[in-house]
Amino acid sequence: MKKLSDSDLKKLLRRGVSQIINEDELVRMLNSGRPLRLKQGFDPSFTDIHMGHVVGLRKLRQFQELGHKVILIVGDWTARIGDPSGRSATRPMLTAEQVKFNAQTYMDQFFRIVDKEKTEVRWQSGWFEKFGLEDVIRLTSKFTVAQFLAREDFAKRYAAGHPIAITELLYPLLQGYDSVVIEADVEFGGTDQVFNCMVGRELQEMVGQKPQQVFLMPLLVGTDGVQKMSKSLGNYIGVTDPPQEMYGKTMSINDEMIIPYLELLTDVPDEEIEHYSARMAEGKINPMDVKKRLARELVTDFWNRKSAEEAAEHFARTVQDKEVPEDIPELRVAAGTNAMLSSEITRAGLTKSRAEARRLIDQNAIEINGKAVKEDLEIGKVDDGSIIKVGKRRYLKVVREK
RNA sequence: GGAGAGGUGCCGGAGUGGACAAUCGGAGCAGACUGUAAAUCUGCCGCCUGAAGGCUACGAAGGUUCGAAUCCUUCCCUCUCCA
Repeated sequence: MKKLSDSDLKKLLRRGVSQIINEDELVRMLNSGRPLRLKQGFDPSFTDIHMGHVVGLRKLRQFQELGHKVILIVGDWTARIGDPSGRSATRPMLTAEQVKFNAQTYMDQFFRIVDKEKTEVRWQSGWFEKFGLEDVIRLTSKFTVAQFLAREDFAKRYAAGHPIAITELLYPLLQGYDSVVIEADVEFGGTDQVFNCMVGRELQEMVGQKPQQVFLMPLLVGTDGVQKMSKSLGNYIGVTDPPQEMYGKTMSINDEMIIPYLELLTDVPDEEIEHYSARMAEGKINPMDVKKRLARELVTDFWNRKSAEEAAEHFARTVQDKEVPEDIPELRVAAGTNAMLSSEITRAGLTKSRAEARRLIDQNAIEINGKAVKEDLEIGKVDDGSIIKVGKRRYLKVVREK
């Protein structure tokens, strides 16, 4: 075990951390020299890991680097219930096959960040498969409805007259029981997980285990700048997004989000971040440049330095200088055709319908070789090799067939 | 078992016989501007048609009507409360 310095501790317990229960105890445990069992659960009802999850996964890796062990729990049972955390609607239940497939996809991404060698994967079904009604009753009898209604999400929904499925009440119990089974020392989660993690603590205590410490991390705001990052809202940057896309999505975040992203998603040193923050506030540095730095960091982390540079270059060329990208799909035009431009670009998938294509023409959003198209025309009249630009970043190259 | 609320476009959510392809907000797209694919402003935002126009659409199926998202009937589904 590595001995912790003050700066190690600061990085570990301050940056990108929302709350620690109980911090003093956690510090004692970290200094005890014993490898800790870090619990991280996930719900395989979704498959894509995005930057919102990365905040926590990076933290896990930091702990691993200090010699601790991650216990990754595949929530194949809780996934069938659907966790209501943070949202006010229940999720659909999944079939066993879907869960299995999702879990694999998830893990492939998970281990891009977390060290696989220092991780133990456990499936909930390993213990819940054998659970009988008697066990369920024993587990549920330890809590009261009032305790559960204390959870903010439930309280709100109840007050608003929105439904709460009974199975949802089971969710925290199952998650908490996981902690008992794997004898977790620390559970990790977003701030929306407080309640569930606390149930784990209580259950552990009831069976005579030392209650786990709870490590809560802030929820990352999505690219829309308003709501938390989530796939269903479409405001996410996925860890498997190709370099150009990852770079581009990052460049589209609000200026206000640059600093939080740097703090939560990169290893850029605190001093540097503070410097950026101050300079931006004074207007002495262009936020765009800081954002580029952020985008570059992310692409480097998830791909590599070379891809990051290429993505940066691509961005500068196509977005800033509005240059035509290198690889443009071809639009094959049959000889003697009298098809219209609007229908051809629709066929090529650049627009959803001819109506949309026409609208874009009206909006001066379609260009051929840099000149705005004023009205729909026959594709046959367009020269071979012409570049058709639709909107900001959709292109086609005309290739006439003989 | 009883009482009640509701199912509308990608999402949220108005509309309760004609003026409804359907207010508004969000998302998305575009244009302008810019410091960026930020922010802001403006416009567009079912499909077909060059267009006049047509078609499809408000849980489903029928019906009333010159005309229905709106009224009636049946059915399906969701939720809340009381017991």
